[in-house]
Amino acid sequence: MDASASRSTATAETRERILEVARDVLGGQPDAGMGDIAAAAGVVRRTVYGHFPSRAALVRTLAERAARDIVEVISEVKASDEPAADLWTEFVRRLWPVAHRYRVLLALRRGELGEEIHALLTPVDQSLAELVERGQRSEVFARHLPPQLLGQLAYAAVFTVADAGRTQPDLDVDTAVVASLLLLGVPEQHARDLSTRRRSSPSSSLRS
Amino acid sequence: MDASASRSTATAETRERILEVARDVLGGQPDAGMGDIAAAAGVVRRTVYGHFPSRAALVRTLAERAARDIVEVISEVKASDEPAADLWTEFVRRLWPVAHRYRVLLALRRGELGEEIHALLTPVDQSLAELVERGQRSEVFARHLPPQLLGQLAYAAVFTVADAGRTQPDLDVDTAVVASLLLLGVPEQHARDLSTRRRSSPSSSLRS
DNA sequence: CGTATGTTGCACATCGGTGTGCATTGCACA
DNA sequence: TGTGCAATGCACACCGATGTGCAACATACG
Repeated sequence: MDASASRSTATAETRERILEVARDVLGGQPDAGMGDIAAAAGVVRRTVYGHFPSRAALVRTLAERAARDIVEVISEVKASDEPAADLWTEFVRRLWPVAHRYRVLLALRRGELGEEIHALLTPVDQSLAELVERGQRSEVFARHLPPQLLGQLAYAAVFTVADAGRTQPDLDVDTAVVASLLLLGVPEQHARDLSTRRRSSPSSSLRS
Repeated sequence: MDASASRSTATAETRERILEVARDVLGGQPDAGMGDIAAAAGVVRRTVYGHFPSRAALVRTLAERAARDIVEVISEVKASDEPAADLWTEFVRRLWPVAHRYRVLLALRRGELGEEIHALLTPVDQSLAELVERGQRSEVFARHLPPQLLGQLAYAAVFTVADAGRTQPDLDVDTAVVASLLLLGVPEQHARDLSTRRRSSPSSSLRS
């Protein structure tokens, strides 16, 4: 294996670079074609088709990765038994970079492959709702709204903040934390405390 | 003028119907083509081109109407001098049907004509931020976030709720009111009070 | 009835994006 | 030096949507 190592890694790197570039390009222009993506990746259009049989396949791979990453974050956070508010804070903190990278999905859920992507993201919604529900059971999150909707709202807020960061660069994670916590019914002062309280007591189960 | 009244009104009605249908169709499928829109309107594709020179023109007309309606709502609400929280409640109540109709815009801000539409919606954001800022000055809304972002977040919440209503039909205005008020830092109990307190003391300046 | 106007049906040119085939080049490896 | 594989460059066919031209039709109005 060592023999063909550099070759195969080289091709894997190309594939990876195409994916990353596609993620970014589509983030700013969901309608971008294979040509645009290839150009941005410093590659010829034909080469992209060498790694992905179709544009749909490329996008699907992207969506799968996003779903995988988000679900992973949720699962890891869920494993902890901290108070719900801290749990949520931790969740948003770790969701933040993912949301930032995959802001494409916001635009992708509707449009062309909407149905397929929506299906891929369903477990995310589900898992998220459970997280919210746990907070509601422990009397930390308000019960003013059903957990299903609350989950959608909360991470829509996170994505909105991440998206607004394109033009308003002084937006950081704390903003998203506070906004989503407020949505969940956590009093403002408490939410602000949570957002500024940097993880000084890192629970081992939450380290990346 | 009375002479050609029935003819001209008939054509105006056709144009109107196309616009309404396009609004709805695009709401569920932003990529729908002229053919789909025409079919949904019970008209032939060629006829649509008789009323709108291009697809872009049609979409632009739609966006202009949406912007006009929303700005109108904001302006009328602004004219009142009620407390900010009531003002906001009233605003969301009146924004609700508009957001519901024009949920297309959510998907349209990105994609094809994104730039143009974004420009059309800029005065909306501006006017909204002012409304939020007024609330912050009067110590009703929290100052945890800049009014610009807060405005975006708040009405993103309204649109999100409206959008979620497609699959979750038991969502009403009050949900949107509460969610957005929480985002603005209004305590949960107060927000709930505001949402359920039907306008028993209708300020004359707020009647439609 | 004749006229004007909106709508229809169909043909057609155009455009842009997709996906494929194939010969060629460049590079790493044996 | 020769072999293998990824990437290139260009060709092409295909498809779907856009936008246009024009004759035919329906209907309301004078």
